[in-house]
Amino acid sequence: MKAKYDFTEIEKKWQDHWAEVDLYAVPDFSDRQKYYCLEMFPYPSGKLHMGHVRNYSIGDVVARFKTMQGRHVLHPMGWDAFGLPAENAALKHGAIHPADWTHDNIDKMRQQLEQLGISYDWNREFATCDPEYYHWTQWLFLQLYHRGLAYKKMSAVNWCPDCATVLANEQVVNGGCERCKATVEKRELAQWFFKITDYADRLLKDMDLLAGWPEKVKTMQENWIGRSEGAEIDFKIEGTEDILTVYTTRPDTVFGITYMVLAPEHPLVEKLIAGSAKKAEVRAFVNQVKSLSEIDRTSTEVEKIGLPLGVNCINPLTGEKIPVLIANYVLLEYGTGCVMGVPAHDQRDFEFAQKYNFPVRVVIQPAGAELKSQDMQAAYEEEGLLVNSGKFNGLPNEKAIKEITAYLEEKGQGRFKVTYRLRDWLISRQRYWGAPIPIIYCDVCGVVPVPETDLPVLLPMNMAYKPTGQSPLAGYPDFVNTTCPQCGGLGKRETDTMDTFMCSSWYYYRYTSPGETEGPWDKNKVDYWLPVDQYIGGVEHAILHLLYSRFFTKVFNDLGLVSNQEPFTNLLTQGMVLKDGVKMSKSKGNVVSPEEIIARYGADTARLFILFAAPPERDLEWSDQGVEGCFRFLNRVWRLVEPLVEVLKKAPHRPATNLVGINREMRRITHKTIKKVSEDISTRFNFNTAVSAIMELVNTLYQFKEVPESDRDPAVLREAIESMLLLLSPFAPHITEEIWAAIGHTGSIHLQDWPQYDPAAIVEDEITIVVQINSKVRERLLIPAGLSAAEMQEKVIGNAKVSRLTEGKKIVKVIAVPDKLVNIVVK
RNA sequence: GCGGGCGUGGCGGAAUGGCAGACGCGCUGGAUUUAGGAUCCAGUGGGGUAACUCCCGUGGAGGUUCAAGUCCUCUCGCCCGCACCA
Repeated sequence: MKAKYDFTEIEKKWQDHWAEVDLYAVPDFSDRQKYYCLEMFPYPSGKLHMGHVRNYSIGDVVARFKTMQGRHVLHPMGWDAFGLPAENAALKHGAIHPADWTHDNIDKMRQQLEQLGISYDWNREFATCDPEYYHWTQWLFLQLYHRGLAYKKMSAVNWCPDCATVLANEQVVNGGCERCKATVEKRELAQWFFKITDYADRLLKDMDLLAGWPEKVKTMQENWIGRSEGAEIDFKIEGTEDILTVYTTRPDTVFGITYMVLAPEHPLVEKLIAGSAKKAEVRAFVNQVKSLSEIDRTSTEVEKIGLPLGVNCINPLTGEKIPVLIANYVLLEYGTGCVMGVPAHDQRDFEFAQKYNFPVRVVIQPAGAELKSQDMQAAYEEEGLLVNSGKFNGLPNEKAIKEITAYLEEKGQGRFKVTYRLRDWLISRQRYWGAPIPIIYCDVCGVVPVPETDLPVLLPMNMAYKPTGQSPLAGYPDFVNTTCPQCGGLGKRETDTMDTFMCSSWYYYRYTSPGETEGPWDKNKVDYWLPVDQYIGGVEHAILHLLYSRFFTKVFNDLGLVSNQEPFTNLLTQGMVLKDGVKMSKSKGNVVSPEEIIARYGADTARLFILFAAPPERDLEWSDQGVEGCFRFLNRVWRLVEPLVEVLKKAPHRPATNLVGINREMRRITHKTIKKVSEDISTRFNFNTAVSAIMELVNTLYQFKEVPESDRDPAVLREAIESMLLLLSPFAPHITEEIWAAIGHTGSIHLQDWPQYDPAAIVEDEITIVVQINSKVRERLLIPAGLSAAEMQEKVIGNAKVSRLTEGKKIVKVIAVPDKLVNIVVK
């Protein structure tokens, strides 16, 4: 062993060695219990950032720990390789093809991951842009298509003018594009959708199976799905046969309706104003509202504006005429695009009614007080009994919801209805660098899916790409023109590509059988490995990626392709890496590059710091001095062992169990540390406290090292140092491997068994307990361990100082907690 | 507005209802060194004291308990997610 810790040499040496012997290769099956540890695969931007380092360091500790504990661990890595940046780079640099750009970046990032020393089985690597992969992305699309879960429709879609493509609902953030922040516009386009709404209820219900997910993520998904129960109610339009259907969660307030509002885009609007004098005015209003951006349209700040259509509808319960208007705040996409106005019992309706002078009619009375509509300052939205509601008067409103719905159902004028906020998933993208949607349009046969045997539909590689608003592929006749698989006539290919979230919604199945050519995966292997035992990634994927993956898994399960109901059993969402209190970003100029840190201190230091500085779920504040501290610690470990190498090589393996004095104490601390580190890693993922426990063990070892050799049991020393190395090895794999070899071992430290603690070794003979008088610490006593409460009391009461302090006072009560404390309450 | 999270030394952070501040950083003093760096040892929440002993202290106010950072009620501040969803 060299005197100095030369991390550059050591890390390179072992990384090469591990690659050479393929140390982390995982057989497909084993008798050992499986464990699938997965980190979210990255988009190959070409550069690893600290967020990646954190994500993959956490995963690596888990994978190495589980491996050492005897599990058969799958720990793979790949690339989410389709997407806009490649195309944008190609546009910018002109000469470079998105494929080349992507593959260059993958090579760079793979190298950076190897430099970090992460234990991936690289034999299972793939990129989603590989034809061997997107072949099966397309195949899966076809399975959804055949099942009626993929469909095309004209739709007002979110259009990002900068990216020149449409976005899924989930990709619109505060009315802007999730990627480039540009204000999203609405456009009418024919687009492909997946019917995720068919699975809304299952996605909601099966959250019961996700006990290992953070509450926060589940809540976010719940809100996103947004299930609500209510009723649809049909209103006849006065003087016509047209029906206006509203959705409401409050059918108990139907007797309180005083107006009715449609979304401006509602299909009935044009019909209702036909021949009316208001036609021009209404159209102008509709156009004005339509021109608003999503942000302005949905902002709660914007004033509610309504415009009467000059038509009435008939309340099916009262027969009353109710004025119908359109207003900017009603959304066509939710419910039926039509809202009933009940000013007395809905705050928004109340405010709107004040402005437009609609009557307020109380139909729910709270217990105890009497509401008078003319005195109301706000809507009454709480519980109460029905009034002014005909035969339903006197019913508690909760009950009235059911009864009124049932009554309407009987009359054929309404029905119970569940509505979701969740919309179908829009997957068409007007871009080049994605998986082509495997569909052919034929004048004779219509929409024809590409036969499975013709897959993959390959992306043409020799073409230029410009975002024109049309798919770039549309400009390539060689791609577009084809023959219809059904009639053999002329066919034209779909030129949109798939949302990249489609590619990332099934990649974790592919790792089990990356070379599979007969299907997307080998079911035996998937059934063996899935579900993923531990998934680790950023919380920013709480909705999009995680919800889509759950949806796919349920579809795959229905198709008999997989046996699991959910893809990820346990989810860990790691916090952000901050510098100076804010997220690292180029614009803030506070980015610390992993490459620099590795060059300066080595991967082991980088990993150790990032795991030590904060618990994984919390945000982590970067500290150069903290990094320095971890570097010092590894140097300390090195210098601890270096002079002892020869002693250790000669030392017996197992210490005796009948040790005394300092040797016994050393062994006790060793085993206590094994216990603590094992528990911190396995039960709580508290890597920071695990590392601090190892640091304490090293501090103790420094003292033990100073004990004269004649008094020091070499077996105890050996056990302590070897345990310390084993415990540290998941965190700092290189230095521990080097030292492990230096003290005479031939096999890799990473293939060793995780140390077991000996409960007998942890037991202490004597314990310092705290003596409290009236709950204040007044004395500490060294007493034999394991005394009963009564024995402890006896010892404490007999103590000279205690009797002095309690002299002349009356002992009211004595509480004794074994091996901890005695509290004497006196008066 | 709704939902979730977080408030502990100079800093990052520890504490199954049982000695608040483990571990690390920083700082102070000492050893070593020509010097610096590195290393090693000791100290380091605030206040008071000659000293032991003492008092105060986990955003704030109450409460439960022999005992509260931890449990309960109210409140303030910050962060995140959703937000006219009928």
